[in-house]
Amino acid sequence: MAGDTTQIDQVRRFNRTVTERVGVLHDHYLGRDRPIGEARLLWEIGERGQDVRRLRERLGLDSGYVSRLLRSLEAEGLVKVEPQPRDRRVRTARLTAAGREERAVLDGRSDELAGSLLAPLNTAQRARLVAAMAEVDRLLTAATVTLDTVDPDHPDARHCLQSYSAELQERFETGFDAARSLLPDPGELRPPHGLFLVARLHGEPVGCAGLKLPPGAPAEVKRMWVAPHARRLGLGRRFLAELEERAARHGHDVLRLDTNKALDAALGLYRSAGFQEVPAFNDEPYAHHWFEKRIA
Amino acid sequence: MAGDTTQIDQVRRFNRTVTERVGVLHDHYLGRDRPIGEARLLWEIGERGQDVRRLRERLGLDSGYVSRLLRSLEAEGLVKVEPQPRDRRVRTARLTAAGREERAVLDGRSDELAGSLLAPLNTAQRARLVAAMAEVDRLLTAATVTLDTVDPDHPDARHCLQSYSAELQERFETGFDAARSLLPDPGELRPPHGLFLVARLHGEPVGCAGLKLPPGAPAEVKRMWVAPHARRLGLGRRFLAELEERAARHGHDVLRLDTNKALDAALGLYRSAGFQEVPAFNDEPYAHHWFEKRIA
DNA sequence: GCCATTCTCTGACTTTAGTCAGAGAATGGC
DNA sequence: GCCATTCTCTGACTAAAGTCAGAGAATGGC
Repeated sequence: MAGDTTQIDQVRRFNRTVTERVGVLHDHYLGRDRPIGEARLLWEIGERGQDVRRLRERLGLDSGYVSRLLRSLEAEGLVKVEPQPRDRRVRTARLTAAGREERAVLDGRSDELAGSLLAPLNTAQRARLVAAMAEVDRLLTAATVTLDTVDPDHPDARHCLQSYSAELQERFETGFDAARSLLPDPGELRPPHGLFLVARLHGEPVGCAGLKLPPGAPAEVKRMWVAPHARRLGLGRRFLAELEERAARHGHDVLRLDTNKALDAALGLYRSAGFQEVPAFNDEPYAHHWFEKRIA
Repeated sequence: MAGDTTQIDQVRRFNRTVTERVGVLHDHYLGRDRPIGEARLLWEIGERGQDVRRLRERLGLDSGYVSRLLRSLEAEGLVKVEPQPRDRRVRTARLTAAGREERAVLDGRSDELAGSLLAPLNTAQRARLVAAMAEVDRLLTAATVTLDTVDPDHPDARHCLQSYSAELQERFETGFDAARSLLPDPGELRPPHGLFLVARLHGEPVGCAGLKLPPGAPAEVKRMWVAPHARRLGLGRRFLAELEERAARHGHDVLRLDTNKALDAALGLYRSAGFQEVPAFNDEPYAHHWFEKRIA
């Protein structure tokens, strides 16, 4: 539980208005001549097809139920379900031509619904509504992101670390060669020497951050990265806050890090998060700036 | 259909995020051990009880269905349904002590849900989210208001006109006596001499505006009023735009009105809506300012 | 090659949600 | 007092939504 009473009340008023106005209309528009279960499924399969297990996950439905829905869509000729060549247990649902058409109809209705929300408003109000919606959307998305401790060898961690390297390679003037950098070996980022966090949005890894906890020395942030499509959600700041707290919990009273001048957003973040620039405390060849912050 | 493609897309993204995050959680929280139909009904009955017909209306449900839900709540001892003394066909549902308790549980869960949306965010993000929600709430509410032409004798029109008089009475330094004012007699505000609009929110009248259409003379706005709880929704502006259009449609090219200096919000509205202050064109005793606008 | 595991499907269910056609009690207008 | 209307309820439905316990095919690790 969080937020003061006024905030809670406002959120509740919002929930009420929005479920009434958007929720009800949504079902009404989407499911005009088709059960909404089927409609949602049709939608979720998408242009490029989707594995059945993924559909189940995304929609949070029982496996038997999804199977039945798929068969009914198949019977209508909208969908084809086939085993994946790589793993024949997994099956992939794909839209047929008719299915694509049907989905386009749903798409049109979604536009209609959106239009009907805007229609009674004048130009200025529309602009304000859309801007406020974007803000709500962004922040609710931010609130959906989870941070979990994982082993640096976990597939999600690997995915993030690879993206991290690839991005540095692209952004640093000099390119980036992991072998030349002081990147800690994974052992340093798992207990008891450290830890590794992965941020996930709807189960997808969208960022990571490592923490070194050397006994008797300052804790150190390593390999912090946020996926491009998950930026502007305050995730960097959240990583820092989380790492700070964990470092303090492990008895450290200083947190430090180094970074490259090309990462201007990161530089701004560190400064505004209370880090002070300090002289180089290591000889990381890719670093131009060193920061530290007193914690706890 | 309204709004350009970018706007429509943003609204759709918003709908998606919100139905996922709020909608799903909403049902989850609310209906933990009770069908959401019952939960919604329990909620809608409220502390003070509600007529069955009203419940039906508010929730948009079939009469048989509501009846059945009520009986199941009655069987659980949460609700008591009794005929109204004034009209024994109408029955009123009231919460029992147990029902009140149960409703408090739902209330707590709504708070929990709201809290869970805010919890992962930091203070600054929370403030921004809540502000954006308030804005969305306000504008969606504004978009829900309907404007209908009604006869000035319609109960909803009467209700608004009475509130209008009562408010002027309170706000004018001199008080307000309808008999001394140049208020048109109702005949002037019905076709063919004019028309009368009522704004409704969820069926409740929340504002009104009359239009005089004297042949060969400027059209005139009369008795425009918006209920206090429906202000800040841009309703005044919407009334003006609607009346302007209707006046133009009836062949008028000037729209005018008079107003009292105590109504400062109205003065600002007229100015920003393109009305120019002009010399007195009538001898309305309660007016301090006269405006007109060229239309069409 | 065996075995535990993963993934999807089927059959047999239950519960919700909601509709429709009256029936029966009250009421209001005449 | 009669009659049309209003309001709620009951019985008899249907359809959607979802659960649960296996069965059967593939796969991966050993």
